[in-house]
Amino acid sequence: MTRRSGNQALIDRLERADIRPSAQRVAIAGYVLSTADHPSADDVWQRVKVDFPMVSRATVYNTLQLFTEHGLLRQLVLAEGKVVFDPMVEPHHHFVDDETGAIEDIPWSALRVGKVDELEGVDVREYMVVVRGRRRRP
Amino acid sequence: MTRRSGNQALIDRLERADIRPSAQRVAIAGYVLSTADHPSADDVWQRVKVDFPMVSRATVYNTLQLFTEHGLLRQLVLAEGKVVFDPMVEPHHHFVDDETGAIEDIPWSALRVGKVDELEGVDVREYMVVVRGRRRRP
DNA sequence: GCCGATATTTAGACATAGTCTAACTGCGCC
DNA sequence: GGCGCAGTTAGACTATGTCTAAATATCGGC
Repeated sequence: MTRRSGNQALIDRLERADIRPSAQRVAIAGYVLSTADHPSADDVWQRVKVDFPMVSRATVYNTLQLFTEHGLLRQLVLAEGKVVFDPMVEPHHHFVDDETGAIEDIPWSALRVGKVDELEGVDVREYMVVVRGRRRRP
Repeated sequence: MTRRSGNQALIDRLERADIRPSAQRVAIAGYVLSTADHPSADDVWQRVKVDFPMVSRATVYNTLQLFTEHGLLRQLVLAEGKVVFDPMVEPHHHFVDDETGAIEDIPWSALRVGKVDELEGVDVREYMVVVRGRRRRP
């Protein structure tokens, strides 16, 4: 049914990425490949454990690493003391809320960055703007 | 002599920042307020311990926090799993070397960021471009 | 269906980074 | 010199990330 066909899409996605779709990996993918929360590894673990109590912390760490290596996730350094994961692998910027710690995506075209190509002595792999401040509340 | 007058400048700087210039704080300031290394707290501790073996880890953490709160340092999230410290408190960008982990300052004017003020629903406190890649070797 | 090989997961030890606090030390004031 | 307060120390504790032996799961051949 819908749940199974939902998993089938994930299974297909993992197989296309050359990843064997074990039940644990599908469960992890089900959350982390569709969230805009930019969770840490332990956030992902806490979340997946709800529906998959036996999943181990090492499996979650290993799986997130695997997804990153296979291009399904990006690993970002935006929060103090931890890395966070982002399923949006295309270039974009980020806003980090000083108050809540929440991380939000900013579309690539919303900001313009000039002269990166003029930086000397470096081969640029990626760049992004990190904006910090506070979300306005109504 | 030169060493003492060097310390006197630091002592003056700390006093101007409303910070009592204990020997430990002067030693920490001597390194962290003049380095371009963007060290972590433990990096600072290892470094200061060379000349000040008794300095404790808690003192270093507390002092870095104090310097940050008093505007002498900036605390940045650029390295995985740790915060780093930067004495250059004026706005600038950063380059992070994928290979070595080294962090380098990029002058504010070297890159241009457009349309930050057009971001909706947020009060921006600061922003910067983070460039990742590799330093070219000759 | 069984077996062997390989992949994956588990459980938990271990390392590093960051925080917290009781006890101790240093400093300035009276 | 004593007192009150600031600062430091030593180390316990928590959070994050890594590693690995042992166990489990999967797959292909027979």
